[in-house]
Amino acid sequence: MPPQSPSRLTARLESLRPAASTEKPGDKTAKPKGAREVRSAARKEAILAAALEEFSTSGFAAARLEDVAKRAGVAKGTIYLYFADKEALFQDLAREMLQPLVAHVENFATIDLPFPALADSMIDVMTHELLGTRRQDIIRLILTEGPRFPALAEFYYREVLSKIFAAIGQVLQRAVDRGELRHKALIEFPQLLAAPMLVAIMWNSVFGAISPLDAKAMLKAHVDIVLNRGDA
Amino acid sequence: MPPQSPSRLTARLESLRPAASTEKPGDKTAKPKGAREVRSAARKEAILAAALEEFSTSGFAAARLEDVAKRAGVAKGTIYLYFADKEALFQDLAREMLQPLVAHVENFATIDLPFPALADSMIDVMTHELLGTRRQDIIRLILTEGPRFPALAEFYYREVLSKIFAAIGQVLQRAVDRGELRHKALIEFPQLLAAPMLVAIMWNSVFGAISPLDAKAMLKAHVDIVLNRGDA
Amino acid sequence: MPPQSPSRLTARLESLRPAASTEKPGDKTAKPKGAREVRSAARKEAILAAALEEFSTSGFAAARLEDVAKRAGVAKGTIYLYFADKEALFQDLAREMLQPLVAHVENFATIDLPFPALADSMIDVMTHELLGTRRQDIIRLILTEGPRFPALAEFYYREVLSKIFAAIGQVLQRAVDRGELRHKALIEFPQLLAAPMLVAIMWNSVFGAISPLDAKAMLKAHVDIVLNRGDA
Amino acid sequence: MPPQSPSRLTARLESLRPAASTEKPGDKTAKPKGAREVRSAARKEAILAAALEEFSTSGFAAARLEDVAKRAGVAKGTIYLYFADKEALFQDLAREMLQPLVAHVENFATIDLPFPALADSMIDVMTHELLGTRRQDIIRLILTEGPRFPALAEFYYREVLSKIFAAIGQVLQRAVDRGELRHKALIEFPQLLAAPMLVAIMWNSVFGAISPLDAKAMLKAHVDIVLNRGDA
DNA sequence: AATGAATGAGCGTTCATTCAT
DNA sequence: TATGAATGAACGCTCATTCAT
Repeated sequence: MPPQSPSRLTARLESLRPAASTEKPGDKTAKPKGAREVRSAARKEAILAAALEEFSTSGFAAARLEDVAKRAGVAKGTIYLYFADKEALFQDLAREMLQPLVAHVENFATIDLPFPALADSMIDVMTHELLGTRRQDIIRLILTEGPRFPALAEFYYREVLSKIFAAIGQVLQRAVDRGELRHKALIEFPQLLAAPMLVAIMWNSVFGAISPLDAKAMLKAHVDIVLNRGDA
Repeated sequence: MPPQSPSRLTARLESLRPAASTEKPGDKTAKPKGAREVRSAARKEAILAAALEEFSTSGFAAARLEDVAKRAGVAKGTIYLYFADKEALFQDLAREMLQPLVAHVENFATIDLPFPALADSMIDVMTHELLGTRRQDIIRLILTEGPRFPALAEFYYREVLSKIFAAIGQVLQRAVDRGELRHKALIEFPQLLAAPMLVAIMWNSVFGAISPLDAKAMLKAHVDIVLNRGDA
Repeated sequence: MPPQSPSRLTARLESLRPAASTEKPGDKTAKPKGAREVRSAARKEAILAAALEEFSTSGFAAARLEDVAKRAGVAKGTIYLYFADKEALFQDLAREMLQPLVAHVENFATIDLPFPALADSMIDVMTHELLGTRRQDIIRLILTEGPRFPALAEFYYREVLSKIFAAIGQVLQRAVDRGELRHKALIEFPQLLAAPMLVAIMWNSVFGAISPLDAKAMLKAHVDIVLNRGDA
Repeated sequence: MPPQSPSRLTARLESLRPAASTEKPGDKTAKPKGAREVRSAARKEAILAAALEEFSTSGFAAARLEDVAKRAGVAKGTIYLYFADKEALFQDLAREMLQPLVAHVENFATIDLPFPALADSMIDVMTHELLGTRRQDIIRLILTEGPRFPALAEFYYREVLSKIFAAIGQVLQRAVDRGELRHKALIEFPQLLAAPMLVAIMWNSVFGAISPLDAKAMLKAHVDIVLNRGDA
């Protein structure tokens, strides 16, 4: 007997499908944004930033919208001008934060480098774009709250994970074809490639204070193992 | 691949509990328990079992003590006879569930087998004793609620993780010494060995409904990679 | 018997409004209205019409000014340019709608017809001018919200009811004097004459969907009883 | 777009059907009520009484549950031990208050008296059992809130009005058959008989302070008119 | 005059915790 | 011990009202 009804979530999920942005960058007829609109967009960002902070610190259930508002420098009611409810705020936050990540990863599939070089480079990107940024908090939140937000999990799977895995799959296939990679199983289980990343995120959020983890070094070690490199 | 039937889980949970009461019936030094004490201990166990179920399903914040009480077949107030408050119940639960885990793993350090055989055996144990049992839920809960329960995270780190890692460290060191394992880095980052396990746990709780993951196959693939085995 | 189509109602409402502006185009003493003033008056009317609709549908407390504004095609703030607050809007609405009613009824006192003919004619007027129009909603609202708006109740009593009852009193007295009516008590209790009208209004708003009431037939039956007519 | 969903109301309506009371008055096995139960029943009554007061004064929407609680001498949360929500409290209140009224009226159908005597007696009963009691407030509330609570209106129609009208119908039919009553139309429109009652209720709640109405005298006058009595 | 974004007081509802029985 | 009725602080959300533009 979960608190929220699945139907409401499913309904909202529909709205998670990437809306076709009718305003293209080069659109000449687009009127310049008025101060109103700029202010409004800034407020929305402020609320999202505050929500990220509060959700990260307290989790979805324990985060108080009043604190989000206070942190964003707006009144409680203002949140509801931009988001339908607490749940929508959370989902919009996740979408907003993760969308750019996908583009980054998909980019890798197009780069034609030897796999080892590509892997090292991917570690750099992940280290900079994920670890230590707010995005890792979002991923943690999705894993943390996912079981109670099936729609969010589905969105994340559909819009983020499946795309990332598809891109990784291409890269790996190419590497195998070129004889740069022995382990075909990685194509079937791309999770194995991502696992250390996940562990780094969880570790540092849970045990970081007790025993910090050098995530980059660990990721490098992982690549070495996958490539059966180094250490010798 | 639905999570699993509650009855099986409860049965399994029962088998986890005896570890706590080390006294056997014939134990001379133990004063015989009165019916009162037996009943009392049984109640505490019932509450813990119910709490595990509820916390696993709803998370700490959303779990309702009323539901825990109902599931345990006691009154709401009774919980407070055994646990100071909701937080204490959660922490006690985690502690009680984790204690037996350590023994299991430390056991491995004493087994003198070739590393590949040991690794395969470890996968079997993990698959049967962790995946698909309520123990995985406890681990998920610690990762999930850890940031909000520093004391619990510290306890887990000190009493469980550090011991497990120490044991793993011994095993790995021996394997390296014997030339059964190339990658010394694993000794520094035992997390890399555990990562796929963690991913399997999280994946199936978050995305299991969307796209189930064959955890055992993935773990096998991981060992193959670490040992630079197979696939060819 | 669905309430009625909004379009018809709106049209009818329009025809109610002119009563407020007594100045005719050729009125010399009136300074000619600028386009500004005309627009302004039109807006006020639009707001009143929208308010009538919303208050009728939802009651005073549940009616939302945002919905009133939307229906009137103005912004929320605009309402406050014409009315001090929600309560004032409601009271102004009631006053504006009721003013024309009185003239109608007072007219009857001046018609010199035999009472039975007058009564039958009154039923026709009531049926067409009250039942099924938005006027009945205003009356319902006054009865419904009256206890919480003493000032409105007093206004209604003073400006509408007492005048209507005075007019009815004259008619009845004449009928009694002429021997057309036995029951002098009606002069003391004109409510008895109006009661079926009131019941028709309330019935159809509350139970209309369950069991529609043929108001006109009921009113006719009532007159028959009062005049001790028919049926035989 | 009414505030509450009809489905929820319809669902609740099911529960309005008179539950078969399994405990009959003469039930020997019924254990005497403990102090607990007595206190509990008293509390429920206190809450209902307080709710009646608050709903009567403020209407459903404007009544504050905090005030109900305060008036009942309980905490806000206590209300929710006895009633699912504000709406259920309102509906239970209506049911509780009106159920006894029906029995009263149905009783009349069994009394074999000349119609004039019966009518006079009915006025007495109504005057004592309805006018000036809390029950008139309930009836006013049902008429007032009915349009927004279709389930309540339906309940009132089914459980109260239809039964009362059926009983009145029998009485009237007998009166017509015996030649004690001319106006057969009353059988078709029992509302005409009840109309003055309704007017008395509404009048005194809305205009009682401005101009009190002698309800009993008015009802008597109405019976005189129906019977074409008196005045002469 | 007109707008509508912003405000924040207010209320229904939940649930951990207490305590009389 | 055990109960579960009672409590009341807390929080999500609404909406009348304000005010900068």
